[in-house]
Amino acid sequence: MAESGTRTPRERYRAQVRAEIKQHAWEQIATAGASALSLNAIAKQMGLSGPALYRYFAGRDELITELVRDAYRSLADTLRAAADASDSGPDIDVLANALRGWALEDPNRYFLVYGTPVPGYHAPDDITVIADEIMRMLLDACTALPFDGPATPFAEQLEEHRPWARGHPAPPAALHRALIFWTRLHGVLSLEAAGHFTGMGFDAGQLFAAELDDLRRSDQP
Amino acid sequence: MAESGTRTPRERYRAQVRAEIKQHAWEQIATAGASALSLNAIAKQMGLSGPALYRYFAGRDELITELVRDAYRSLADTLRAAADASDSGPDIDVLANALRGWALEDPNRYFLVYGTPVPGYHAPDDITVIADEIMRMLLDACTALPFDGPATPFAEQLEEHRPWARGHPAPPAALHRALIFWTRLHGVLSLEAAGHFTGMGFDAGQLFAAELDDLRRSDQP
DNA sequence: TGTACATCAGTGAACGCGCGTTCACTGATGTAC
DNA sequence: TGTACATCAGTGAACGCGCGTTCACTGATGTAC
Repeated sequence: MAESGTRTPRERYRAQVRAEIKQHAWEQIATAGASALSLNAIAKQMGLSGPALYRYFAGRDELITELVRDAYRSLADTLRAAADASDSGPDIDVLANALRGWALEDPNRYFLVYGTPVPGYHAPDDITVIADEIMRMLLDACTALPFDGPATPFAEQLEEHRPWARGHPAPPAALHRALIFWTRLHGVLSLEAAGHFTGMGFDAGQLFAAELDDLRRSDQP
Repeated sequence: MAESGTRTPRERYRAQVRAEIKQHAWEQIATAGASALSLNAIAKQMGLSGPALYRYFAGRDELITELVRDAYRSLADTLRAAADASDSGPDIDVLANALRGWALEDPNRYFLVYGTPVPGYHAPDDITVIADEIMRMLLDACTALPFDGPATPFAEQLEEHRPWARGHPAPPAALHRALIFWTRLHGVLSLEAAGHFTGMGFDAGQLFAAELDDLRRSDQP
């Protein structure tokens, strides 16, 4: 509810129009996917002429970059809010269900981040900051899990090259568990969101839950 | 090496040009993704005028449909060839490694089938025939795996609604295992092919292998 | 409070491009007698 | 074997469209004195 950092009326107006442009962009993406995003179409929807948008974004690429950043931010915030609302501390169930909710709420937003790369577009570097934030939550949750299995060769390899953990003190088994948390859940989510389970007659949500159950096994992995 | 079913020279020529069009289409897809596929660009590459392609395909959609079908066919053939070449019978390692090879050989072909759905395009029904063929190989391999764990609720649910198994006699545990084989490996592959592991400093191949190892556990759900 | 000036949002016209697709046509290849 | 006809691959022009982006401009909003 806090006023945003902008001060002058003009700055507030700018921020508002920028936000409105992004909102129409998201509606367009939700409908037809990211590759269909068109500046002219957004302008038309807003009752503006095409070139007007160039007051707010340097071009299509900058808009997409902003959208990708916002999507990452939205996921990170969703995960953090879910973790904060839970009283069970950092918990993989809480994170997993928040991830699932976020993904299915707007599948095309999910695909923008984790789907087929947009051809010719490359994500800006500062997104790694948000990705690190997400990974940190995940590592916290995985560190909190009990573990009494044997060390695995892959976990040892992770221990050797752990720059991606960015200094997080998670033990090797937790590193491994965080990775498979990520890949297994995305495996279910991406196939589900792409419609590859339709007509197969089982409940993807239960498959997701079963995978989550399995990730809790203390002899993992 | 067998001559294709076509007889007359004209028919053979037609088939050859169609194949050549598809090949250029694949090159285009491999380079810039499926959304960048353009009939006119293909024609130009072949030294033809745009409308010439309409002798061979009713339009862009029909070409994409054909490409999707061929991609599925190519995956099914790759898996079958790998299974046939192996002397260990239906084996999940063989299938998994063939899948991985196929996916990384041409990531955009992989994405055409398992990635973000192409906006506005819907796959034809006859593709389910090939999908079933793939699922059958997978179920064979999973049925051959030892299993001594407890029955899981999800496996029981699968047993109730097993129309997707298309009459395959796999026991519930094998149904469950086939599904997680599919989702877990796609989880690694799709994130890897989309470049989400770059810069994290570990070997995605080893993660894939570790997941495959885990799928062999006989107490697998 | 009023005037002079600077800032900036938005417009309309234009550029160049590539797209999918249609149409009437030419010229070569095949078929029937 | 030769002639008359049908089939069909490929062309070039055209249609209508939407795209991203530039440019010179108008008119409103803010700022300085």
